[in-house]
Amino acid sequence: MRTAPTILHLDMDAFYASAEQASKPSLRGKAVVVGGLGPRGVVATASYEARVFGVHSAMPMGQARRLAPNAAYLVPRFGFYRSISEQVMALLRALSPLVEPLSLDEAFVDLEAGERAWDAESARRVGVRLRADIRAVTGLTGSVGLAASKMLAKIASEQAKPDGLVLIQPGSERALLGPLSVRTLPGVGPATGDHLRRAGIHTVEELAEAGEDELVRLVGKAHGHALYAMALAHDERPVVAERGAKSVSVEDTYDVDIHDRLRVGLEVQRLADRCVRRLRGAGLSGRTIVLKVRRYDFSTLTRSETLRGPTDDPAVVREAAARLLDAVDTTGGVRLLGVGVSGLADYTQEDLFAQAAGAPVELPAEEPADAPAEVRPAPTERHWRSGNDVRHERYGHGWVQGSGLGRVTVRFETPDSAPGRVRTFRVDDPGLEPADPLPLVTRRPGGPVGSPGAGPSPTGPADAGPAGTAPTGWPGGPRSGDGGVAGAAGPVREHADADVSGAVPGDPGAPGEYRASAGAAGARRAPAGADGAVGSGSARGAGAPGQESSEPEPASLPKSRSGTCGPMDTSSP
DNA sequence: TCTGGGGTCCTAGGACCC
DNA sequence: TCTGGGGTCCTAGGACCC
Repeated sequence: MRTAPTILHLDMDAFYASAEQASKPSLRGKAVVVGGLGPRGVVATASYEARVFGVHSAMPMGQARRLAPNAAYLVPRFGFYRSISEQVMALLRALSPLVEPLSLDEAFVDLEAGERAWDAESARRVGVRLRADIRAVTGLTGSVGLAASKMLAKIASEQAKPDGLVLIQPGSERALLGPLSVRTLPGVGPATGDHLRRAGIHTVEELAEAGEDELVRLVGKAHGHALYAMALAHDERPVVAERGAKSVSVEDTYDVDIHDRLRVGLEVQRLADRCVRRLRGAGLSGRTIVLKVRRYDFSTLTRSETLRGPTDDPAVVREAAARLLDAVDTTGGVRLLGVGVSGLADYTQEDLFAQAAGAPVELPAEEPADAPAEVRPAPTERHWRSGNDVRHERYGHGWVQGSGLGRVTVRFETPDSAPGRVRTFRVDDPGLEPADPLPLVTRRPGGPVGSPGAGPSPTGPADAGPAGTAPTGWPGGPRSGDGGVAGAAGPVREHADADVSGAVPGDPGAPGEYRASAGAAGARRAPAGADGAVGSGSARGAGAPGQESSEPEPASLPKSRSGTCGPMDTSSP
């Protein structure tokens, strides 16, 4: 294992929820829950304000609504998050060729490979500057862990949350790990945790004391060896860039169980097409087709079939999936169906045959999102999804706060505006149209293109030009208006980095405005006066079409299955 | 209002081959 | 002709992660 803490782990704080708060000024400092809004939805991310109520990832949405009835509930906008993620990953790649993304909001970086750091001090400097650059470029905060191994860097970033940096000094690893719960270790989930607990093993120290043979006996060969190594803080896994995909899959959970066998078959065909579309989009083909069925009682089964050669032919995948379905009993109903392809290759033998035979390989078009207006179905509540951006010919840019009863409620605000007003329209209002998200950080007018409005980091942007990294995937380019994102403007502070080595996890005593209140820990504070924009929260019906709410507070709409935003929180901190 | 969607890795049994 | 021992592939399920 290396002797310097030069493996960096970055984890963005409450990423989806923070991105929504940065995009929507009226949500800053408030409980925000991002996830599926249907009857079977779960929480993807809860803002720190929502976590105060006990809301957390993977929790059923119904439970979240009971715990935090006044939170704002939004559907995830992955395209938006991906564009932010690309900006962050570009900053990381400027540090090292060895960047290993784990998800949209998380990655390992080998700083030694990038010759950016060789000891604790240089590593810490890189981490401090990275956090500043991330905030300058995206307006969001991320937590950084630095250590001599991937496992410890990840544990460090977890301890740094939110909005902090923790460096684990080489030599202190075992002392630091010892008292921690076994559940802290990556790979120890509920099942393994219970298993170990029943064997009297609660802490990492007890794991090490149990010995390797005992652990292998308890949890199996691979897991046992891995667990013992982790308990001794041994982790030699290298940071690996470019890990090719091993499978591609799509699945849908239905709001209501499907009983009709015919309908089940049709859904499987649709999923097969969607899966192939994704496969082709990635330039891949695969040999093994997998069908997944979750029954009414939540029991899940998979059936798979391996072809003689890889394919990306929708007809071939459809037929295989249909054959697999034939062998499955669906009486009682199914709640989820999925189709996947594994055994991936980046060429396809069957395609060569198909081309040789002159057989066209066609895929039905996806939903006609880009179809001309006259072909598109008329807008309905479902068309205006909670949280999505819209533009009104008269009122400008805003986002859907809720819809129902033929009306859609829009809050007109932009990332760099004050919290905005709410107006209600008919769902088929001709002046209203869907819009792309706006950049979270505004460019200074007249400034160099790509210069962050929030100002440069104390040490300036990293050499490869993070500040020169234009936001990808956003239309519009430079926009007028000065100042950065509210709360991110002004000098970038590094207060949270003060508690570097040997930091106390989640030390609330760290000075600085971002930890000013426990409830808002890590959340960017709304600008002064924002609080005044939120009124009594009295439940108001949607106004008449086109009518402006008399108060800037959100109007409350009746719940509808199209996903209404509840009245926005007035009770959260 | 009880449980998403996209992945990874491991285990274990049987087939099959040498 | 009473019976081995690997290795690899396929299939099914489960734990875990974000």
